[in-house]
Amino acid sequence: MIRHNKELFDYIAEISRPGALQHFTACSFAPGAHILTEGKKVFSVYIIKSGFVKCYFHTENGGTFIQEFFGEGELFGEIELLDDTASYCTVEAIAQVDLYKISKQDFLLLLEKDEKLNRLFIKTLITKLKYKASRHSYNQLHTIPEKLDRLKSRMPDLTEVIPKQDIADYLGITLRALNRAIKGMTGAV
Amino acid sequence: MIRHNKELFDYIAEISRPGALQHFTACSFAPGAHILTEGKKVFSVYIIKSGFVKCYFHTENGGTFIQEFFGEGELFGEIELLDDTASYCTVEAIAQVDLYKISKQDFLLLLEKDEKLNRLFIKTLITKLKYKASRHSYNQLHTIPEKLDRLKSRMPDLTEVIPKQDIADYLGITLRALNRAIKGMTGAV
DNA sequence: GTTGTCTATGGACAAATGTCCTTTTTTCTG
DNA sequence: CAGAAAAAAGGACATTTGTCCATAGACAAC
Repeated sequence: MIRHNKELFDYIAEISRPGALQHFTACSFAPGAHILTEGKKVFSVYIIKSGFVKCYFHTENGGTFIQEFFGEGELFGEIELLDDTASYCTVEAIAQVDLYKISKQDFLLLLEKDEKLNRLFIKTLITKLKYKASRHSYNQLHTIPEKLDRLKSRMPDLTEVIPKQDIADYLGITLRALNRAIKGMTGAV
Repeated sequence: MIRHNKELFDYIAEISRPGALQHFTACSFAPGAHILTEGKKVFSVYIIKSGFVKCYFHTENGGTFIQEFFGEGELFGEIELLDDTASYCTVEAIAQVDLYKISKQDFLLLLEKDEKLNRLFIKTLITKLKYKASRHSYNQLHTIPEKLDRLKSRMPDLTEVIPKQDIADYLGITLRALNRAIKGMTGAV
């Protein structure tokens, strides 16, 4: 459920170390802080050094949809890399977060110059695509208890780390339905 | 609902014309033919020259999920570009389909040599990501009639082109529910 | 024409999920 | 510590959606 990208993490750590070309800057956010805001322009691409964030947006009918939880090595802001469109989601720090930040222009230049980064970036996009596809289909074709089971098996401490409302938004269900499902799981007579 | 990619289409047409470097081969499939099959290895990347395909897979509980309908200029097979994993979905011709085909190795070389293609490819991946995110959230947070309305407004001749069962699978609902929703739309007293 | 297969349509009922509210528990703040 | 605010839990009911049929039309094969 919380996405990671070790390969990208290691490589960014390597090329951003002191003494190397300094395209990246470091920045930190406290829990609850908004790193990107839906509807506002994006000027940089970010890679997570530590901590984790939730990425979500609101729909016209008042709902909230959680795109993803991102942890170490995950990248965001890339959707707006190639044009001037505003961010389509809000990225909010959950735990204390440290980030690598790089301007869109610099990142584009790096993609041209650094073949390995280029490859890693493409790989990252493909992995995101694949993950989204499997999540989307799973959510559509399974019942709430099944979805919960899957989540629990992938992240047993789920409910201690992430608020119930967020879990519900992630699964695209109501809080009521989530509670019912949790009760059903443990409450076998 | 049927995805297109004019920019990529134009560029591939340009670099694959007779006389240019011949990395691409042409191939055609009749309606109903399987271009890729879930679980089987993928050796090439494909770009659609004409016609359209459906891209779907089966879940362990017997359901079918339609990833996408692809038309002119859309690319597929790219998910398996960087590793040896088997195709995670089946790509089936709906109308007669003509394709550009290029081996994974050649495509990777081209991505290194041809900066413009590299950029276009990244753009294609980003566009797919964005589209998937919006589709996923819309499907999760809206009722069946709302989803149908949206589809109808984007593609009025929908039901004449695509079988009802496919539409239902695309929306992640049952055929019964689809019929009910259609009836509800037109059958206002 | 007859049979068989596929698609479309919809009735009747069951099950899943959402809506609306109330109560309890936890966390935060002064 | 008191009080307010947020998160968790769940009752009762309405609505939506799925399941399981049954029927009817279109088309192909023989």
